[in-house]
Amino acid sequence: MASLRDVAARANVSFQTVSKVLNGKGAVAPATRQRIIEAAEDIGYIPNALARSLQSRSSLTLGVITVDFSNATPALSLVGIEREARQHGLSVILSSLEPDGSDCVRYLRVLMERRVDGIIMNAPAAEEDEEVGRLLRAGPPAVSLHDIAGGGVPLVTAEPEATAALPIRHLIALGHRRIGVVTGLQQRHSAQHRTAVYREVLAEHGLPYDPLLVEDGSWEVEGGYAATHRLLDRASGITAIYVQNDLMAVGVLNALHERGLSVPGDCSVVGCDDHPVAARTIPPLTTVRMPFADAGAAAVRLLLERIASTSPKDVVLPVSMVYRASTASAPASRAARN
Amino acid sequence: MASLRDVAARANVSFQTVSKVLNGKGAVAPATRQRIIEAAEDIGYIPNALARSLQSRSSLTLGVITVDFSNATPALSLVGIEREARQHGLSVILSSLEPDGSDCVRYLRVLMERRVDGIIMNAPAAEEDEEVGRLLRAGPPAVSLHDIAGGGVPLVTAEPEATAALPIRHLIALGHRRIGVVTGLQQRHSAQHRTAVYREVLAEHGLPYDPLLVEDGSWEVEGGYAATHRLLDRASGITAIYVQNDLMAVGVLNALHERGLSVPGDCSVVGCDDHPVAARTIPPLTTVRMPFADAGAAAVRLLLERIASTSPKDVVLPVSMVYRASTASAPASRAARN
DNA sequence: ATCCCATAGGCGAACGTTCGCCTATGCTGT
DNA sequence: ACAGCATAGGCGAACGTTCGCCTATGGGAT
Repeated sequence: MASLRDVAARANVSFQTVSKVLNGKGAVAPATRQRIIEAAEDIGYIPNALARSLQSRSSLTLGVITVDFSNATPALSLVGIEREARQHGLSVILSSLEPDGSDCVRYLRVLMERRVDGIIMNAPAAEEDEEVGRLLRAGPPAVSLHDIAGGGVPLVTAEPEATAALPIRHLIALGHRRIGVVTGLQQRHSAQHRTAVYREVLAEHGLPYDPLLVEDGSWEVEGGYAATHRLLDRASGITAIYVQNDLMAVGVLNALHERGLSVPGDCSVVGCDDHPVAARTIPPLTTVRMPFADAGAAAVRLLLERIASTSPKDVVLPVSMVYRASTASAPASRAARN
Repeated sequence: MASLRDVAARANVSFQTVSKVLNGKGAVAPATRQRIIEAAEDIGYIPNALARSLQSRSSLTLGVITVDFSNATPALSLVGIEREARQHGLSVILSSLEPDGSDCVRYLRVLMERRVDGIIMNAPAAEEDEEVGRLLRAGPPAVSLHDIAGGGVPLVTAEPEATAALPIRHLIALGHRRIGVVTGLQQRHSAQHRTAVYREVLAEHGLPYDPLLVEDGSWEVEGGYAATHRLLDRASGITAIYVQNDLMAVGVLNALHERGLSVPGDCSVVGCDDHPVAARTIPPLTTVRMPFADAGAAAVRLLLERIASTSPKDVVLPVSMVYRASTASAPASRAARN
C-alpha cells in the first residue's frame, strides 16, 4: 500500500512536501502541486488514518456501547448517533453488550485502547455498574442516554415525567379508574421510574394504587402478551392498559383479541415509543412518541461540546402523545369482562 | 496518556522490555515482569491500538457499510455481524448510507483510509454502482449480503428461490389462484427476483400471471397499507396476498381489516422475514423465516477466510416457512369481496 | 550593488508501538 | 580453566504521518 514516500519519490519531492500538498497546508508552487497530485492518483495513494491519528492525537472516532439493538428503539438511537457523527466527519466504532451488560468494562477498555475521541453509552444493563461509572469519568469524554452509576456523565433523556404521565392522564381523563400496567424489565431505571410516575399520577387524582395491576413484560412482544394474560387472570375491572413500549403493546393487543375483548370498546391500550408498526396495529395504537433518533443525534452534539470545552449540562428532549384508535372512554359502568 | 516509555521509566527497564512483558513475548525474569506489571497498573497504562496497528499493519477492525437500519431486518444483520466480529476480537466501524446509496464510495474510502482488515456490505442501494464494485475488488477483502456490480465479491444470501417459492406454493396448495403481491422497492434485485419467482411458480402450476396483481409497497408499513388498497381497488377475485416483508404485512392486515375483510377467512396473507411482531399480529402471520443475524455472522466468518486465504466461495443459508394463522384454504367459490 | 523579504521546499523530530538482533551475565560440562 | 550456551534485557529500526524550523532562491526597493 502506497505511502507519502512513494508519492514523493514519483514526484521528485520530499515526502513532507507531499503531505503539505495533500492537506493544502504550506506554500507550494502550482506546478509542483500538480505533479504531486498526479503522482498520488497514479499510484492510488490512500492516506493512512492510523498514522495520522497517532501523530495528531485525534482519531476522529466515536465509540458507542449499546444494548443489543435487535429491537427498534436502541436501533433508532444508534441510527441517530451514526448519522450525526457522520455529518461531523466522525466514524463510529460499535460495541453491543450481552443482555446482562457484564462485558461493558471490557469493551470500554477496547474503545480506550483505540483512542476514541469520545464515548456514547446506551446500555441500561450497565446503569448500576460502579466500575463503568469510574471508567467513564476517568476516560475520554462520555455522554449517556441513561443513568450512570455515580453520575458525572452528561445525560440525554426524553422527559422522564411526561413519558409516563401523559398516557396515564389521558386514560384517566377518559374515565378509566383501574389501569393495568405492563412494564419493561423492572430492574431498569426507566421502567421503575415510569411505574413510579404512574403511582403518583393515580394519587394526584385520588385513585388507589393496586400492585395486582402491574406486570413485567420485559420489553418484548411475547412478554407483553403473557403479562396481559396474567394481569387479566388475576385482577378484575381493568378497562385500560398502559404498556411501557409498543412492542409489548402488540402482544397486549393480541392477548386481548384472544380473550374476545375489543379494543378500545372493552379495554383501552396505550403504548410508548411510536414504533413504526404502531400506526397500523389493529386497532392503531395510541402511544407516546419518543425521540430516539433525536436523542442519539443530541448525544453526539453534546459529546462534541464536551470534547471542545468541559460543560456537563444534561439535555432533556420533549415527548408527545400520538392519539390513535386504541383508546376511548371507559365503558359506562360495566368493567371489562375477564 | 501514559505510554510504554512511561511504564519503562517507572520500572527501570527499556520500553521494549515493557512491550515484551505486556504482550507475553520474550523471556523476562519473574521479578522484572512483576515490577513492570505493577508499574503499568500504577500509572494506568492503556496500550495505544493506533500505534500497534500502524506497526503490525493490522487494525483488527472490520468496516460495515449498511443501508439505514431503522428497519429490523438490516438491524438484525448488523447485530449478527457485530456479535460474530466481537467474538473474534474484531471491532466494527459502522457506516450507514443515504437511501440512494450515493455516499457509498465516500465511506468505502474512509474505511480504506482507516485500514480496516475487511469490509462487509449490506447496502442494496449500491448494488448497481460500478465504482463500488471496482473499489471492493481492488481494496481490502470484502464480503456482501447482496449483489455487487461486476461480481468478484463473495456473497452470503438466503436461498433466493425458496424465499419466494415457499410461500407461493403454500398459497397455491391451499387452493388460491389469484394471489396478489406487495413487493419491496422494485428497483432492488431481491424484490425483482422474488416477483420473478412468483411468476415462475404460477407458471409451473398453469396459473396466469396478471400484472394488475403486483404492487410496490417499498418495504415499509405504510407502503404495504397503501399498496393493498390500490390492489383491491383495481383487481378483483384476490383471495391471498404475498407480501415481501412482514413490516408491509402489518400494513396489509390493517388495510384488509379496514375493508372489513377477514384474514384468513376472506383473504390469506403470507409475509416474509419472521419479524418479532409477526407472531402477534392479528391474526398471527404465516411467514418465511429469514436468517438475517445468521447471515451477518456467516459474512464475518467468510470474510475471515478471505483474509486468511483467498477462496471466494459464496454461502447460501436455508430459509423456512413459519405457519401461523393468517393463511387458510381459499374461500370455496366466492372471491374476496372488494 | 546591497538589503530585505516572500516563496518554495527540505529536513529532523516526534507520535507509540513491534520486531529482530545484539550483548552481558552466569551456569553447565569437560 | 575454558568453551558453549541459555537467559535477560538493551538497542536500533521501522510503520506513515504532521509539525515546526531551516535554507536556498530570486525579485523589488533603496
